[in-house]
Amino acid sequence: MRDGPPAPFGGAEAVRVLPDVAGFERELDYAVPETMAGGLRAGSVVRVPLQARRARAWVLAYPVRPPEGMALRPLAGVLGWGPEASVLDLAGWAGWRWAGRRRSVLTTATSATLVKALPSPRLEWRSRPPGAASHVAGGDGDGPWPSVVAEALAGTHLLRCAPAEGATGLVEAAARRGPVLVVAPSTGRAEAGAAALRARGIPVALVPGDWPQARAGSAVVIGARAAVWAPCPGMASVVVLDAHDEAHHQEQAPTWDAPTVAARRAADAGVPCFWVSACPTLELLVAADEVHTGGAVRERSGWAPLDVVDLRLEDPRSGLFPQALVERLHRGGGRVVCVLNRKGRAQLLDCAACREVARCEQCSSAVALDGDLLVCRRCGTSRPQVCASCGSTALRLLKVGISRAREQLEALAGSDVGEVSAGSGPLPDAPVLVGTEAVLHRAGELARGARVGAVVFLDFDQELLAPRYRAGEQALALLARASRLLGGRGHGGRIVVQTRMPEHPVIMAAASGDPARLAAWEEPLRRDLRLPPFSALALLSGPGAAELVERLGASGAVAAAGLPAVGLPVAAGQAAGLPVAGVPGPGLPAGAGMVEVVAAAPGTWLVRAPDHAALADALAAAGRPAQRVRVEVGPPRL
DNA sequence: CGGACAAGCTGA
DNA sequence: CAGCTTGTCCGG
Repeated sequence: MRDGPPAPFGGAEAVRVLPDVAGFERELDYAVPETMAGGLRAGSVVRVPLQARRARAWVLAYPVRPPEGMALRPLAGVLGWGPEASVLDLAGWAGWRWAGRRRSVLTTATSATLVKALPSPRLEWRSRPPGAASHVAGGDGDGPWPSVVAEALAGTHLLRCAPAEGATGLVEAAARRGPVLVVAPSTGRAEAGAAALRARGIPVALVPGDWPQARAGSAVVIGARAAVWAPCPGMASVVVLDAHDEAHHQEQAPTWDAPTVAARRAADAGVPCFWVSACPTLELLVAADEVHTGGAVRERSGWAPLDVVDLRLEDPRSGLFPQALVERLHRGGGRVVCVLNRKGRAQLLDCAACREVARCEQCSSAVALDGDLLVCRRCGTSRPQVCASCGSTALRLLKVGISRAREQLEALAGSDVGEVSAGSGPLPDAPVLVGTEAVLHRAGELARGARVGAVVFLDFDQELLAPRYRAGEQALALLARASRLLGGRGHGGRIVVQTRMPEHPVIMAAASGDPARLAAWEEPLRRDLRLPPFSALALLSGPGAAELVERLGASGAVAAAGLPAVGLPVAAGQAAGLPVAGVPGPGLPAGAGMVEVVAAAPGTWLVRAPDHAALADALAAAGRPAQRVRVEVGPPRL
């Protein structure tokens, strides 16, 4: 990093570090022995003496002016390469934005294994002659995206692609601008993306495995959401694939999401960020600087044709298996994949040893698993995960919904029906498959088997009516996923949606291949209810949550009380009648930019601010209580 | 976090 | 009061 030999600060060089010690957030300075000065730069991973022990630490700055009159202890060693200097700043920003610890983000940004030396950079590749086998994986070509990407200025660009459209050509165009960081929604998609790019001859570092290559320099750095923190020297653009996908949200606090981090990282670097999505959420649409569409005809062709089965018109006795479904099962034309979401249904457990159903000891209703406790949904009593009748600790989840559906489908179809779980077991080789939406996550395996002719959502209302404010967007994302599995229009496959709400905007949007129809419907609702993107939310829970709520109140006068928990579908009914406090956001006139705290459930509070800056400032000003508290900024499921 | 050190408890 | 536990403080 350092070129010349100017010995700053009169020869005595110091380094500022952040020790990787839980519960310790202070920056410390150390003296640098001459033998260690060579490999030291901002981001380096070092060992430092800390009281009587040694700890791993990140170099935040080097060299720094040593504090006056303080005898610095010397570094214990230089361990290897760490994040880029720009990512250190990004981690600091993320700590503020998601009210979490910088350390946790820096861990994500650092290779899991020590990196002592780097390979050579791999930035160049031989362009294929135009037209000659350039679309190895693209199929119908790359459309308008390469030119949009090539010409884009700095800023956040939302590229509304069709669901079945590949992104390889788009990423290749981005790579021609210079090194590109690509964030995929899953490791599977990252691996597939890496393979497709390598097939075009482009050097790719697939992180976390190729972290040293990424740190050294690569035309493309690609990985799942954590890749948004990966090194990418000379980064000229950032691409987030399926930016709407919930998998881009980190579940542990700080609950950062890759699209937001990517946009910030690109802005810091002064380069464009591309959010690629077939069904952008309202939050993405509002946050983007520019929205590009690939043309209505092209976009529509990527959505598979949709057959709506209006369950209101079917024989009520046939339930989720109406005559139309029976006909579909007998029609042939490829495998049929049935999706039945069990979410929201009563969970049932039985004992693996004696087969007794786990019930509440107080009221004898069925209990559900919450963490490692059995909790009664009716009376709230909880007990350890032990069978009440035989004492065994091995309890099993009863897959009532799917198992029964499988039996019924088998009877109706007169053929083999395979059950697919989220687990890693082999995909059953049956003409009809049934499972939760996890089936759609196994698109790669499905593609390798016989052609899929139809994806049937047995109970789509379960998705549409889910008690979450993002339910509609998530339901549309499922239809987009199904469209991708089927290869869009013109591949013969169809989506079947069984519903009692055939006019729902989600269904209209997917049927017309125009996701904007859903956004247009959602926007006024969100605005009226002051839900994101028209506010910023954080969920506080854990033993220290109550104290944090008090501290939020103490950081500014309580200006209003009795604010209603308008329309927030948190643990239905529990919001009403619970204490509510309004606190003016720091730097905002009282009343205008209120930070409100609403009790959402026993022991859980919802904080709402006009925007994320006000929310983050309020949480930062409140500080941390002594006891543990979980702060979930922008909770993905609410 | 984890060690150092101090204050508090116990038993003879 | 030695020997041990429990609590608080602090790190360059």
